[in-house]
Amino acid sequence: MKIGELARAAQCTVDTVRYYEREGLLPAPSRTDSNYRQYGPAHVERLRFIRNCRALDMAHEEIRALLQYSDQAGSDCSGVNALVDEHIAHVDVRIRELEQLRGDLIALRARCAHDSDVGSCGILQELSHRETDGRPPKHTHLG
Amino acid sequence: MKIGELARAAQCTVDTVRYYEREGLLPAPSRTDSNYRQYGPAHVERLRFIRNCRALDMAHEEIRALLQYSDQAGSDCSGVNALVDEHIAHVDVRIRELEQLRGDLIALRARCAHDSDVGSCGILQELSHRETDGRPPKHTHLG
DNA sequence: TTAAAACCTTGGAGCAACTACAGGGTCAAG
DNA sequence: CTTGACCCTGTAGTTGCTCCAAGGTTTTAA
Repeated sequence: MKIGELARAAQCTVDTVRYYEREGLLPAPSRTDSNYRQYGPAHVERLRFIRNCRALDMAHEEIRALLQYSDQAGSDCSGVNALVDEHIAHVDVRIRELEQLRGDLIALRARCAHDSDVGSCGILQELSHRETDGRPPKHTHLG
Repeated sequence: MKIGELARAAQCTVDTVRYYEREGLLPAPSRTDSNYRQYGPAHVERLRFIRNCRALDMAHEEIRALLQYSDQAGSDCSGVNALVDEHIAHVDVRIRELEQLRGDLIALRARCAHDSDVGSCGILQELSHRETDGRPPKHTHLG
């Protein structure tokens, strides 16, 4: 099959397929005489694997690790389990962060219940005058 | 004050300050004879405003809008309130998404309770064989 | 048969919000 | 007079794509 068909089979764009090839996630396929990429069922399976991982918000580095485990026939899958557990932990951390953020925003919003003049708006005042808290470094690849 | 002092006052790096200037968030200051940037208290306030917004995960575009409202003395602040409300809604959406994701990941993880061979690992099987769900487009700038 | 439509190719730029250099200039202390 | 701590500009890298441009090929329909 050609690249368009492969892309449709995995619900993504041809640009994305070519990008994965450049990134080394998807192996480069053989070419036709006219230099078109030619894919088989194994490529569909691999691409679906990648897209399923992405749907779970895994980073390319995590996917690369999973693919490596999966390519090492015979070894045990404890690494896979550990990786998924860590990824769940990332998601948990991000949920906590966003819940904290939500609380901060609600509190900020409450500083200006009525539509007043910008000069006396409690929101703008707080944003201008509050001490900056040093931003914590990211713990996860989730934004 | 020089750029390093300003950066310390707002808990960020000098690179970030220069970046905000390039982006038009922070006005370009005057320069000394030796071409050093020279800042005053108004710059500290503005930079703190920006950093406080960033601490609340607002995008530069949102911050730019807030700064514009705030620079229009005399107008009412309903735009500010609306923007904050929308931002809270973005955060809510992202929390829901991550909670859904968390559920999916827990379910996936349950497919391989025991450390087995990679060939029979339920996680890898599911990732390979599940139909790909078309990824929904992003609703927010929050990752 | 031929012309248009629908594919495919490579290469490069753009997004967001920085971060991290390289390769220089300036300034205060010892 | 030299060392170290600053400052300057400009450029490239990060992540996971997306969107061109400028061409070549294949399929379809008139």
